[in-house]
Amino acid sequence: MYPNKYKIEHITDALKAARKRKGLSQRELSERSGVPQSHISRIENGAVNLRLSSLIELARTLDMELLIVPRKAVPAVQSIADGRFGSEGKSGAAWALDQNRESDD
Amino acid sequence: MYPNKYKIEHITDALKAARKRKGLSQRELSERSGVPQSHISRIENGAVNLRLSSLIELARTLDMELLIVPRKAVPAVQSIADGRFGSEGKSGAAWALDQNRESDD
DNA sequence: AAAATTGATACACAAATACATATTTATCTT
DNA sequence: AAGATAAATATGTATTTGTGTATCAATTTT
Repeated sequence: MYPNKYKIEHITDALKAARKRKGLSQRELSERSGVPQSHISRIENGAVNLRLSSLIELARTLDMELLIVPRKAVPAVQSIADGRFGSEGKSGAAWALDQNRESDD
Repeated sequence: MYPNKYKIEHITDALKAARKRKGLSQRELSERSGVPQSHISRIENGAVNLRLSSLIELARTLDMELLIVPRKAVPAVQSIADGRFGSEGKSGAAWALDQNRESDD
């Protein structure tokens, strides 16, 4: 699709999973977040390389936050977000963009 | 500039700080990341609402990762990234996008 | 002072976003 | 079960905006 789609998929998949977990339709998420439903559709389908503001609006509406952390801290962060906290008691977790760095560059 | 600039400032400021911490010029970061120097300039000045791929390229080059975590996990994550890990030994830390939510919406 | 290095701007183009509409999927009614 | 109705998601198109290339001004280095 575009150069680094595989990286973005982790994030967009996490968004979609969070939406479903909360039982929201794209339209409901759209109304709450202000991001048009048509756009949410394209985002979830990996059809766009979305802008930061769109990502933030959606994440926030889904009770998630976007963090930028030192790579060395990622494993610890993941175990925390993954274990002690499940977003809304389910299995929601932290999503790293680029765990599998051995396969590229 | 655009509607939610204040939100992405946290991220772009973190990028700029990380670049400086590593002693890189915009041009050096540009060469390593593939993101044009002119673009880095605009990003650091908050003049653009950058796309996810640009953010990822820059973060990766600066040895950072973008994570999306449940809001409830953010404080714990921050203390971790803030304390035990300093990116490259200095005071670099995790940057939450939206700690100060009491001030808006 | 010339050369080089740094960050910012102008302009062109490509891609994301918004709005309207279509298409698909589920639910109800007879 | 077929057809109708509504809900949910996808797509066509115009516009906005990020991104890339080239250039500029300013500061530093020799």
